[in-house]
Amino acid sequence: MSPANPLPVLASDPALARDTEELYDALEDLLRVYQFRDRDRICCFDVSVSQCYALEGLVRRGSMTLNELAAHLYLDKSTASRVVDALERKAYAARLPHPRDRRASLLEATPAGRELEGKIRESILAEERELLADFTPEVRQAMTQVLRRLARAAAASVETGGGSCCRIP
Amino acid sequence: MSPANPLPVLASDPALARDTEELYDALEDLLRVYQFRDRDRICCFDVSVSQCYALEGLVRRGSMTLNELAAHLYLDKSTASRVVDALERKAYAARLPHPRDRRASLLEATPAGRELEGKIRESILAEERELLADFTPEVRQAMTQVLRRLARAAAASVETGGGSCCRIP
DNA sequence: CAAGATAGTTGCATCTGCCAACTATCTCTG
DNA sequence: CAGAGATAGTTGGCAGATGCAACTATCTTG
Repeated sequence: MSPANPLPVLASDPALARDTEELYDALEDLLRVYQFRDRDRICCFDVSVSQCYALEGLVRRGSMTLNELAAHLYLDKSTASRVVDALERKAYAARLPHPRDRRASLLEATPAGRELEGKIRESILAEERELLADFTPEVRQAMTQVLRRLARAAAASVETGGGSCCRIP
Repeated sequence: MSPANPLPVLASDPALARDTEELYDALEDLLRVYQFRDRDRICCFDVSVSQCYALEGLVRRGSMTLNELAAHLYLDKSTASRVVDALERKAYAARLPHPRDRRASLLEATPAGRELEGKIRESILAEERELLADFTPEVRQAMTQVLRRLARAAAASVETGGGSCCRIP
């Protein structure tokens, strides 16, 4: 923890430290609000948060098996199964027989599911477009990169952590 | 809003539209992973997600009443009350008598609570600092600004929406 | 001081998520 | 090719989180 050190050099950059704190606080605020907003979305769009993520996954990544969906959502496969149950009941998704594996099924969004996903997506995009308009394209793209890295890093630490507790001491 | 135009002008900027989509996807991924990571944090740090947010609020914003905390967390006051119950049971927070209102109490983080919050915060900051180090200060700060705006916009639509359903058609 | 507002708690129903047990199917090895 | 072991998905059961409504205690206002 000093001059010739094994720790990231960056720890000693005060501007970086400050920027990180500010970003962390902003991100945390956003998470809190979004978690509320997402709870709220349930009654607005007739799907719950997980159902919404699942639908989004099926629409934007295409058909996948239940296990793949569970991994995408960071949910237990049993939970994912019930999420799909709900989407199927509402006719937003369907379980098709898997062509090569009779144990598995292929999950697919129905046309109604696609339409709903489009509506939800557009309602959010419209809001965000306005907020981004003030920034230059360079900055906008860099921001996306930052978010992707944060997501990738978090995903990695989740995976190497064995999917569960406790990689943080 | 703008000159002779009820619609956002920006809707017609294709580069903005594309950047927004990309940022949205990245943000959504991040939220999904973080929600998992946060669920996971429970067993690592002996607090649930809401408990963690509540503790963070008490440490970083100082003492507040239950109603204020509930508003901060976007939770019903009954839920907030139970969150505080849990923090109190674990001795991370305390309910002090309110000096001017005997109905109310002032919530405060205990020294143990402060310490825990510091540990959690630092463990996350350390990770994020490394990821941010590659970006210029301009990008880092722009990122923070965007997140803040997103949070503010979402909070506003939550509030004007009456705290519940359904301001989004 | 009485009426109405407000702070917080508690009971209740619901939802979400995890784990473990189970069935059906696949895959690999001898 | 038979059987052992791995894998996909479902279901039952449990713990925790959350909102709503009812309730108590207290404040505020006319």
